[in-house]
Amino acid sequence: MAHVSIQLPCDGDGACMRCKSTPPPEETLTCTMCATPWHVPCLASPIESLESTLQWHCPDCSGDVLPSAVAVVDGNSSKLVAAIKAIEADASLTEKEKARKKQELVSGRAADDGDIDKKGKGKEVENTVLDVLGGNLNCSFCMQLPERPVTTPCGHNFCLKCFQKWIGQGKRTCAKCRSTIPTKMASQPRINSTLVSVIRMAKLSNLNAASSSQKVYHFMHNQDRPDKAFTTERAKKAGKANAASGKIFVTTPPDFFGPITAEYDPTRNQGVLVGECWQDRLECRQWGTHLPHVSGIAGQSKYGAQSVALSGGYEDDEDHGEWFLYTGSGGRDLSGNKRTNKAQSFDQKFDKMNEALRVSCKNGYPVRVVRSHKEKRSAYAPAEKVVRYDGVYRIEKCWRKAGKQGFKVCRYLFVRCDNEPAPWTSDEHGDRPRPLPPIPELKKATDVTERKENPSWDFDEEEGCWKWKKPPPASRKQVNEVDPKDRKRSRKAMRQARNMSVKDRLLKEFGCLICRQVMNLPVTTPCAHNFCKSCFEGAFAGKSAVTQRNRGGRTLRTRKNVLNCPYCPTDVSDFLQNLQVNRELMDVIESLKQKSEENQDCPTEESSEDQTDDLVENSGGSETEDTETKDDSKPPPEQKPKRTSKRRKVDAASQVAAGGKKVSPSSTLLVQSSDEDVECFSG
DNA sequence: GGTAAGGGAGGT
DNA sequence: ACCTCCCTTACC
Repeated sequence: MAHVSIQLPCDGDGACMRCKSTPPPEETLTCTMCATPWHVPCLASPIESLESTLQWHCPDCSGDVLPSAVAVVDGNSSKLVAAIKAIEADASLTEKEKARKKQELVSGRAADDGDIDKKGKGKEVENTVLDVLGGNLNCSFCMQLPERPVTTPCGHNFCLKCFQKWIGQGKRTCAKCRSTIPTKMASQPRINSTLVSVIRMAKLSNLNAASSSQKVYHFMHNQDRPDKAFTTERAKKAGKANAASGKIFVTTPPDFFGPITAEYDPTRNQGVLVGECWQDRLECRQWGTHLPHVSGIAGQSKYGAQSVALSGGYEDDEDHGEWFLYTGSGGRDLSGNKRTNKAQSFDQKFDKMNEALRVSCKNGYPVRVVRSHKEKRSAYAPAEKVVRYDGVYRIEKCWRKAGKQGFKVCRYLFVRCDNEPAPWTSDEHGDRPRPLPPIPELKKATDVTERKENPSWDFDEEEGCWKWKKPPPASRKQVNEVDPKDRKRSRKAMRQARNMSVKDRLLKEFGCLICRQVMNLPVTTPCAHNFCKSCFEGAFAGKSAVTQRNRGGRTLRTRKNVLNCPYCPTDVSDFLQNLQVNRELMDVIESLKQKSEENQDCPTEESSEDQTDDLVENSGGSETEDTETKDDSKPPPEQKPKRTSKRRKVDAASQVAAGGKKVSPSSTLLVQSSDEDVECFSG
């Protein structure tokens, strides 16, 4: 290879990796795309080229096709280039401030494709949000707050789209620090839901803090779930494999369409919120969101379909978040004991559940959608081992086509139409009517059904929200009755959520998945889970990533151990080897902590109580339980150690119900994971 | 009542 | 990650 073609940037300490010198600021140029500094004299391409473009792209990025970044400009740009250089050279500015100033200079920056409605006010909103987040979290590609953020193991945050474009160009190193991106992260990036909610809440806090206090977003846990699925006497296996359903908590009839609102939720009086998560399909069922615990479609062939689950069962499914292509059920031989047979053996027809979906399509009914972690090919599936409610969609069209396996499958185009923003977007508002995406496969489709009449569920331009334009179909089933005793539950939690200040909630969103407190030195795993560095390391205390093997006095090659993420079964041994703090996240947490402390001088009674409960449990020395559990390298069983005996009784009861295993959502997972870890090491 | 259904656990 | 078993639920 010709020597001159080797191009290297400056390393983390600012030293040029080519000439090994540490150049002065005026001799370095920072790529506007990947934010990597380069030593100008060591660049192969002539310096004059800088004068022709407003935004300089480093050799790594210059081959790129990002339409937003390759803004072609007029010849009057040399002043701007000079101004950019001046910013670069300004020692009084931090790197973040430099990036922001440069961004301001380049104010005519092209927008990302789509979503026109947010562009008008976009700039203003982004700027106020920047005040809160300090620009710390900005995507290094587009320099905006990450849209659908993903986090690399080296702790850098990017938009999903920007990241995927980068990967699409064959890049396998972090655009910011050049660390290697693991293959799995490259092929299956998962959205970092912690960042999503933080950004959205920051936006809300700037727009109207008052009205936002009514909204509570659940991204991780559906706390306070007293009744659990149980194992009958007939069932020989413990756990939920053969479990019968627990109590249904909502009062909606089983054939109820649309979002489940507070009036149907006597226990919590909040309804089922977008982003709410359950441990499994049985729990999801208990909140009336998707009733069948096995089937992917809930519906009746002559009445319509109320909900669907995306859980990776059909390879033809295609998920784009706000819209997706769904495959009908059937066409597989599941006779005998088979529960999973990926092989199609006959054509699907528009009957049974598939017909139910078609009825919902024709009438424009809202269909609730849940996504399961088992859907592996979608970036929009939850990263945690949960089932998540993502809001209502309409089926705009359906048709049949030959599936990947040759047999005909029923296909449905789902488009989101919910008044709440989706769990992966930081938008402050829900959906607006959007044009239908182009569907190439429609060319080969047969039996195409399009809605002819006006949809029952539609967007009201005057009110600016989705609503029933025609009365919803009358229920043909009995309304579910709920024990009045259950109504008292969780009132306190609701009160707390309402009274918490926006900043407190921002902080709460930064909770470590192990200690449940605001993260200290946050790390983000490739599977998009966030922990304190110490908690994360503690979870693997005494375990090594490799096993030394000896046989007959000679040392064999070391064997790599599997170390599972404390929250999901993903192997994080490589990540653990080179643990990188998510500094961008850490900076935000620090500044929020500071602001929160400044406001501590005059807290209300309620909010200070909330704080004690939710946030600052680990700041005092009294909570020895935490340290003990950490030393055991086992995460605490439940995030609220000081609970009343009432809560403990509930937990004990549920343990019996589930065959002796702890079943509260987070804790089960954590306990299971650590068990698995032990398995891995013994084997 | 027959039977399909994107479940879950345990073993390999 | 795959296979196998066992069990519940609700449509028709």
